Amino acid sequence: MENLFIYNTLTRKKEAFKAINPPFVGMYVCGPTVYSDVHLGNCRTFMSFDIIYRYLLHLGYKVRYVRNITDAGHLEGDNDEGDDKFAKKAKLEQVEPMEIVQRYTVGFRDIMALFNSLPPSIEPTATGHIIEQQEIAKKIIENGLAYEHNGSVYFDVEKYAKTNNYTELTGRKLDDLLENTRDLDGQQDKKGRLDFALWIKAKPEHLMKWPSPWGIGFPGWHIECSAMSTKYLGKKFDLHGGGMDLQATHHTNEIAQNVAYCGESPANYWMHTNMLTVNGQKMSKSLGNSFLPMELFTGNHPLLTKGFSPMAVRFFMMQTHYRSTLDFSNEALTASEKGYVKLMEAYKTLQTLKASSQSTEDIKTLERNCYEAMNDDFNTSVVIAQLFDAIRIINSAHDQKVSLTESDIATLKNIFQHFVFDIMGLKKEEENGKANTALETVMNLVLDLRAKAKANKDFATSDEIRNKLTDANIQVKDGKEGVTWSI
RNA sequence: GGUCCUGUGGCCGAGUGGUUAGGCUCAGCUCUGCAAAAGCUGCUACUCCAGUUCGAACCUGGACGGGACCUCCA
Repeated sequence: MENLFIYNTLTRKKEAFKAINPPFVGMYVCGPTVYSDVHLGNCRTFMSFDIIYRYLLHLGYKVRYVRNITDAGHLEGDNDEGDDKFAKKAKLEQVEPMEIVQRYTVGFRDIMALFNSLPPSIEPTATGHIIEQQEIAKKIIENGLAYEHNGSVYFDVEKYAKTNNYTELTGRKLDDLLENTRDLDGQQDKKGRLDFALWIKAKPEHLMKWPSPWGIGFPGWHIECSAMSTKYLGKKFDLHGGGMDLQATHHTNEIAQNVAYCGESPANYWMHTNMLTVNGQKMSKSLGNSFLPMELFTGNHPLLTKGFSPMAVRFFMMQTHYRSTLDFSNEALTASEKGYVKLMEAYKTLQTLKASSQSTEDIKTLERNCYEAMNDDFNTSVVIAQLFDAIRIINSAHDQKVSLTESDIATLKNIFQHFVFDIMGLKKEEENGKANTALETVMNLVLDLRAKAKANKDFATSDEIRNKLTDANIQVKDGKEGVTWSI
C-alpha cells in the first residue's frame, strides 16, 4: 500500500506517495465550466481522476475528493472587459444565466454517471463561494501582492516573483514570459502584463455580478479554486489535479494566489492528465472538433460509423496512460470495444470454471503485477495487458488445456472484482432483468428446436436458425459442453 | 517567435540499457457437420544522424516531423 508512486508535475518525477495525515487524503480536481455540454476530452480527465480516486479508496485511504463546478467568472474574449460565458450564452438563449448553469451541470452529472464515475465527495460551485473569493482577494491586497484599480483587483505577478518561484509548475523563465506574452487590448488597468484579475468590475449590462469592497463585479477565474480548495481541504492538502492545459496559467496562478494569501503552496502533488486528440489535434470547444458523449453513444457523428457504449469508451480510455495523449478514431474505438466484450465474456466464463487439484498457472504473480502497475503512477494500460493474460488463462482452463485450483479461481475472481470493477470502474452492460428473463425463455426454446434438428442431421434447419439469430445480433456458439449465446 | 512535451510494427498503444508488452487487423493451424468462439503460430517495430557503452529503440548531442502552452479551454 505504501508503494504507490505518483508523477508530480512540481518535480517532474515519480515520487512515493505520502499522505499528510493518513489514512486521510485530500484531493482537488478542477471541474468543468458549465456553459455548454461537456465533450469527450473533458470526460477523459474526469475519468482519469476517477481511477485515481477509486484506487486510493481501494488502498484503504479515506479520500475527500473535491471537484468544483465553474459557473461564473470565465471571460469570453481576449480581455477583461468581456462578458462572462454564462451571461453571453444566456442572452443568446433568452434564459437566466443560472438556467444555463443548471442545465449543463445536470447534463454533466448524467454523463459522468453513464461513464460509471463516482461522484466527488464535494462538488462546490464558484457562485456559492463569492464571499470566500473576496476574502482571499482582500487578504492578498493586505499582503501587498494585489492592487485595486478602477473597481478591479489584479494580482501583481512581478512583485510576487521577486520573493517566490512563480513558474515552479512549468519550469519556464519569468523573463521569457514577460517578453513573449502577447499584447492584448483593453488591459490598461493592469500594471504588469502578466498580472491577472482576482476581481473584475462589471459593466451595467453584465448579468452575473455581486457587490464587493471594490464595487459591483465578479470574480476572476483562478481565484475560485483557491477559495474552494482551502475551504474544504485546508491550506495544505495532498493532491491537486486537472488537465494539462490548466498547468501553465490556471494552476500557476492558483499557487501564486495561495502563497500570497496564506504563505503556503496548496498541494504536495500536482497531477496533470493529457489531452484527447482527434487526428492529432487537441479536442476542444474552441477548435470545433469536439465530440459530445451522446453523439458517441448513438453514433450520430460524421466521423463515426456506429455508436459505442459508455463502458467501451471507458475501456478505450483506460488502455492509454493518463499522461499520454490519446488519439480518438473510429478504428481505435472499435478495437477497444472488442477487447471490452472479450473481457466481459471471460468474466462470465470464469464463473463456470471447475477447480482442479493441481495448478499450471501462476495467478498470484498476475495479481501482484496488477498492483505493481497501479502503484507505478496508475498504469491502467499495463493492468489491462495483465487482464488479457488472465483472459487467456480463463479460456484455456475452460477448454481444459490448463488447470486451476480452487484458490487460483478465487484469486482470478478477486482480480476481476478489484481491478476491473472497483478500480477501473467498468461494469457489465446487461439489458434489464425482466426483458432478459423473457428472452432467456425464448432462446432456450429456439435452441432446443435447433438441437433437435442437429440431432437429426438436419443442418439446413439448424444453420438457418443460427443465421437468422446472427442477423438479429445474437451469436450462437456450439461449444463442447452445449450451446451458448450472447448478444 | 519563445517554453515544454513527443516520434514505437497495418492501426491503437505500454515499457525497459542486454530478456514476449497488450489489444485490434491480416494469414495459417487446432477444435467443429459447417460456422462462431477459444487456443496456437506467423506478419516482430522502435524517425534519421552522430556519440557514451561490452551492449541503446531506451542515456547524450544534433537534424527532421508531430503536439501542447504562451489567449478561454479538461
